[in-house]
Amino acid sequence: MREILDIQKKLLPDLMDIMKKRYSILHHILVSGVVGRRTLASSLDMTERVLRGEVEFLKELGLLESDASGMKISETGRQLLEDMQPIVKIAFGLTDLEESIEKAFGLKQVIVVPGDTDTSVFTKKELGRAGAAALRKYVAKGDIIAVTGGSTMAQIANNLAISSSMKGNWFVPARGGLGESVDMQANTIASIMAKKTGGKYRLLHVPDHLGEEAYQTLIQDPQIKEVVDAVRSCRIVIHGIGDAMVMARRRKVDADTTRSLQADGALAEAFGYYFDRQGNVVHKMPTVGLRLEDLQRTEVVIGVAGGKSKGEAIASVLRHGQEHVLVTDEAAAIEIMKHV
Amino acid sequence: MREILDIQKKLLPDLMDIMKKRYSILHHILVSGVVGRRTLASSLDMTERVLRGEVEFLKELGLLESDASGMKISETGRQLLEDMQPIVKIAFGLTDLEESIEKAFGLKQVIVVPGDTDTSVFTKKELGRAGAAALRKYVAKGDIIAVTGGSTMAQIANNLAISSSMKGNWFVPARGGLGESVDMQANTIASIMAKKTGGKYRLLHVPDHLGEEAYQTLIQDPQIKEVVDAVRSCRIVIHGIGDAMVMARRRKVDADTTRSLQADGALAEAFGYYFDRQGNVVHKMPTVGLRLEDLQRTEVVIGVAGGKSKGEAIASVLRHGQEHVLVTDEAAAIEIMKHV
DNA sequence: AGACCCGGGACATAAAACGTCCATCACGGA
DNA sequence: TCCGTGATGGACGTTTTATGTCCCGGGTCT
Repeated sequence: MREILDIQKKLLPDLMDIMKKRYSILHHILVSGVVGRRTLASSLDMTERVLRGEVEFLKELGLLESDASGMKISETGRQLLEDMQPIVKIAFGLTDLEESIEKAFGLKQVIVVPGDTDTSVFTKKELGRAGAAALRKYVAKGDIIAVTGGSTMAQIANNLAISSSMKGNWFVPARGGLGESVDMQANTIASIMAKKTGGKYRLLHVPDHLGEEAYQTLIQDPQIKEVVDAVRSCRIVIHGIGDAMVMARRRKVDADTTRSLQADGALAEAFGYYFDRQGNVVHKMPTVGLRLEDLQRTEVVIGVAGGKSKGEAIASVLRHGQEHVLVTDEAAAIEIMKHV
Repeated sequence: MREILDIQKKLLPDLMDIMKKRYSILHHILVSGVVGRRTLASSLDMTERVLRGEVEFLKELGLLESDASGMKISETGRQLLEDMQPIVKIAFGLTDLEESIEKAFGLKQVIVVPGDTDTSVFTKKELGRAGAAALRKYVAKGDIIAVTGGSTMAQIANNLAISSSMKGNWFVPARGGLGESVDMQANTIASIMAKKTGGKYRLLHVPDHLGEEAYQTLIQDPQIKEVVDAVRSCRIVIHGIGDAMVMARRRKVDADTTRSLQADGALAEAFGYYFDRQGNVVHKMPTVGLRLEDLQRTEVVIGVAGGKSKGEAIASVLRHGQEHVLVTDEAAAIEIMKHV
C-alpha cells in the first residue's frame, strides 16, 4: 500500500499533484455541502477558471453534480472520498504522525486529519467527521456513552447519523453543567447525539459552582443519582480537550482559582479536570459526574481536539495516560510531537 | 493494492495510460542497455517528439541518463522497475485485455471493468457506470440513440446524468416490446435515459409475437411508422447482449422456435437477433424496429454486457462484426479471449 | 422588486505539446 | 585522417489545450 504510493511518487509526481488537487476540491465540496464556483475557488486559492476546468472534469466522471444552486458531491463521489482516506493519509504523510503519537503515548489509535482547526473551518468540520467515525468504530450495542461539551464535540454530534450499532445506546453528559453557551453544553450535545443516532439520553441539570452543602443535597436526589450512576458506569467516554486558561475564562471561575491554576501550571482541561505539563491533575471543577477513578474502568476513552494552539494542552492530557484514542488535526499533531 | 489503483483510476482515469507509457519506456531502455531516441520511438510505436517529451521528464526525475552515445537507465530507475514488478502485473491486466479484444475483433474501443457481473453486484454497477461514460463520450448534439432492454441497460440508465451534450437528444427503443418485466423493457429504459439526461423520447408500443398480418397493419400506422423511421436513422445504438436460450425463455418463445434455435446453434442474442458461434444470424424476433441493415449505417454501436457466463455470447456478437465499442467486465473479457 | 450568487457560454490569449528540421558531437571503419 | 552513421539537443512554426475575462440568464434570498 505504502510502497505503491512511493513508487508512484517517483514515476508520476505530476499525477500525484493532480490527485491532491482533485481530492481537495472534492473534499471541500463534501464539507461545504452545496457551494458555488467562485466561493470554492477563493477558499481553495485557485483561479476560478482552472477550478472550473477541474470541476467540469469531475462532473464528467460523475463524482459531483451541479445545478443552478451550486455544486454538490454525488453519492459515488462521497464513496470515493471515503475509500481514499487511507491513500490521502499516506500521500500527505499523516500516517507517520499517527504512528509516532501512538508509540509516544501508548495509545490504541490516533487519527490525524489534514489541516489546522485554528485557521480553517473546514478542518474543524473534518475533525468532527473523523471523531464521529471513531465513535462509530468503538461503540457497541447497549453502551453508555459519556460526552462533554465544546465546539468540537458539537461538530461530532453534527456528523453522527443513525446506525444500527448505536441504536438504543445511552448518551449522558460526563459532568454537570459546564457554564458554556447552551448549544455547546454537554447536556445539549448528549441529546443531539442521541437523537441523531436513534439512541436515548439522560441529562444532568446541575448548576455551576456548587457549594459543598448543595452538592450533598443534590447527590441524594434519586433522579440525579440515577444519572450519575449511569455516567460512572459508562463504557465509552468521548471528550474535547481545551486550553486551561481559556476554559477557566469561559467558565467564569473566580480570580482566586484562576491565580491558583496559574501558579500550579495548569495547561489543559478535559471533562472538568485541569492538568499541568506533566499530566498531573492540579484542579477539578466542583460538580457531579464522572470522576478520574471511574475513568480507569472505562474501556474506551476518546479525546478529540485540534488546532496548533491546542497541541501542548493535548500533549498534557495524553501524558496523564488514561486516553485510548486520539482524534486530532495535522497542526496539533505536529505540536504534540514537539512535546514528547 | 488493487483497490488503491482502482480508486486512483476513478480520480485520474488516464493514470494507467501514463504509468504504462512511462513504464514501458523505462523497461525498453532497461532491456536495450543503451539506445537512441529514434530507435526507441519506432520500437515503442510513438512519434519521436512525444517520446522525447517523456524522456526529458524521466531524466529530470533521475530515472535515466543520456549522453552523446544514447540513453540508458539509472540505478534508481532500475530499482524502480524492479519494485514496480508486482504493480505492473495487476495494473496492466485489464489494459492488456482491452487491447487484445480491440485487436482481435477490430473494435474502436473496449472498456473492461474489474470483477465479474455474475457474482458481484458492484461489478454490475460499475459496468453501468462505464457504459454510461462510454455513451457520454460518443454522443453528439442532436443524436438519435436507440437502446435495448435488460438489466445492464437499466443500470446504464441509472448512471446517466444531465449533461449539456446530451440535452435535446432523442432516445428510442431499438425494437418493439420485448416481453420482459416492465422496468427492464427498452421502452422504459429509453424514457428513463431521456428524463435523466434532459433528452426527449419516443416509444414503440408493439405487442410481442406479431403475426404477419398484424405486422403489416402496424407498420402502416403513421404514428408507429414515424418512430420506426427515427429508430432506423439513429446515429448511436447502445445495447445489451444476452445468452440465446436465456433470452428465449424470458421472452416465452414457443417450443418449436426454441428447438429450431437450439438446432441452429443459437448462442447469443442482441437487439432481437440470435447469433450462432460464428456470428451468423440464425433467427430474428418478429417485431418492428431496427434491422441489421440499418446497423451498417449506424455510426456508433456500443455493446454492453458482462459476466463470465456471457463471455461466449459476447464473442459471438463481436464476431458478427458490427460493433464499434464494447463495455464488459474482466471475467467476460477473459472468456471472450478464449474464443478468438 | 431588487440584490446576489449560481452555472455555463463565448472568446481572446497564453502556454504547452508536437512535428519537423538541423547543428553538433562521438565513434568506428575505410 | 576522413567520412558516414547514429546520437542528443536546440530551434521554430503549428496545433492543441489551458487559462483569464466577461457576460448572460436563471434561481434564491431578502
